[in-house]
Amino acid sequence: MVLTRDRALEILKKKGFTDFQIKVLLATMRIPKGETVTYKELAKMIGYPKAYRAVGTALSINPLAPQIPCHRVIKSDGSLGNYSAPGGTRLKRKMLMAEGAIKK
DNA sequence: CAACACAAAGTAG
DNA sequence: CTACTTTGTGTTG
Repeated sequence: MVLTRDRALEILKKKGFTDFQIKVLLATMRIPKGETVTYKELAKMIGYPKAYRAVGTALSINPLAPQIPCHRVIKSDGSLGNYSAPGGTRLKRKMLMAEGAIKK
């Protein structure tokens, strides 16, 4: 069962998330495999170009972690940034390398 | 009010 | 140019 965009929206809304949060998560789940996006780019996509800090907070409470590739979101200078999900930043780097999203 | 999965500009050397 | 400090932004505790 693949989580569609509409389905995710329904769940997030039900959880009581704010519009900002919902936009962030939706934007994150549409990141193509093997590609990375910076927090800033993501923030810009959803219409809050300066709220990149809030974007990180949003991903940290990501209720659909397995379905939303939040590990594809990195810092603008190429660093991985943090990763609250199980495995931590260490696993994040590993997954990105496996997808070929980062060099080495 | 303070803190946070960040970033860009300012200050100091 | 490199390193450290401060400010901005939206949500959460």
